[in-house]
Amino acid sequence: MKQPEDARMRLLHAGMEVFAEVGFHAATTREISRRAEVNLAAIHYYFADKAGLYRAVFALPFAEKSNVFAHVDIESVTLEQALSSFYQWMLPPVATAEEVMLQKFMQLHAREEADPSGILGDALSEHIKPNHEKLKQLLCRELGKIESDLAVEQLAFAIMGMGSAFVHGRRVVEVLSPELIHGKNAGELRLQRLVGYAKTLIDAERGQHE
Amino acid sequence: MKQPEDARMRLLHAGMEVFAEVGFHAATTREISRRAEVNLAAIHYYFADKAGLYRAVFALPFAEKSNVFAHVDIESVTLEQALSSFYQWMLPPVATAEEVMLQKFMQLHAREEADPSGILGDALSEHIKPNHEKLKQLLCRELGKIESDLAVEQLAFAIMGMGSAFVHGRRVVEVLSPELIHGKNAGELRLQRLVGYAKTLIDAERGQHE
DNA sequence: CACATTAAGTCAAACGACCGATTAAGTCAA
DNA sequence: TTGACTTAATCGGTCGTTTGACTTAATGTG
Repeated sequence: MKQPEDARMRLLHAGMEVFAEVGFHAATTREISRRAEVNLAAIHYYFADKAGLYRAVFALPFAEKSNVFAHVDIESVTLEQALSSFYQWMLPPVATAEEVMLQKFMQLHAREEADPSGILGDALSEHIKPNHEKLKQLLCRELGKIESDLAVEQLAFAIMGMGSAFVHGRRVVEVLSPELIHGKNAGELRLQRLVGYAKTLIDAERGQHE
Repeated sequence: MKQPEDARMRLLHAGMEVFAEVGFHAATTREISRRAEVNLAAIHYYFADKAGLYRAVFALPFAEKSNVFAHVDIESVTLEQALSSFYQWMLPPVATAEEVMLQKFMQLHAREEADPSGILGDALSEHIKPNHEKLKQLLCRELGKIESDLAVEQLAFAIMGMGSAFVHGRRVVEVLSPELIHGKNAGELRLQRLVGYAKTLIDAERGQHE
């Protein structure tokens, strides 16, 4: 008999892949159990139901581990360092097998953000909210504001939006400008440019309020 | 008996709504025919099958009508005017009933871009491509370049990404910063800021190459 | 003009396939 | 012996699609 945890972990990994690829509703328990090479009923044995598997996938400790921006102390880093961490959180690099799983995890999050399954409630906006609040905090520091206003709010989304072009719009980028994804040092160059753009927007906003 | 075209048009409109809300695969022919108040078999009578209805929805003449950026002559407008048209194309205003249908249409496109159904092939990247090429053309004009390079490519996606924060990320914006969507003159202010951000990025890029 | 025929449109019912979930039975290490 | 794990089979529900029957409008004919 195989390791008992083996089947459970294989279901979680297969679940992550299938849910990330097609979303909760289009994912089938048969496809997940096929990929995991585990009997269909095992999903119900370990997770009660399909929704339970979905929640368990989200509870995997990827978010914690990859959230480099969460671990940054806003008061003691440069703007560039903070922005770099922010975009590394949004767009983790992909090289090792674990990083591939991390990317699936982020893809799953992006999908749930853009098109909520209804299984998690608003828990996922809560996933973004801490880093979004922290980004606004950073912008307030840079702009000399006590608290955020609508300009800070929209600037925060503009900064996030530039990164999400490679999350939600990744397929379009791959079709229209594949070099941005697959070129030499593409990840590094992409990150540098994103950080540069964000700094430029922040500098311009600062200029308008001086 | 009702107007024969009535049932067909009602199926197209109901199809647009349901496909925009949940995507091709999660949409059911029963839900669509329910909303259209038409018999289920009528979908097959008019469109052959579910995929045929989906294609017919995409063939509705909304894209043509709303593509203000496509009608702009790059050689004879200011940068601000061009950018304004670009973001008006990405984020059409929503006031009349027709504009509500247009927004559903854009939402449907955004969904198909981010998560292709497989029904349309690459036809949808083709929908974006002309405006994306035109945006690059505009950037080349502004930056004094004969043709686009990777910097122009990524700048184009950054500009698109800031807008798509209100398309793919709209739910997140509504949760975290509802004033950006629902505040007084929110659409106008949003558009102005997006155009301002885009100009700032372009000016900065021009500065780096002078 | 009346009637027959045809075409277009609509409907309820049913089909085979697939879904998530359940169950009884079997295996095996502790 | 027992609890954990695994399995094949099965269930009721829903899916997209098909079909034969019915209704109504349009057309043809004497």
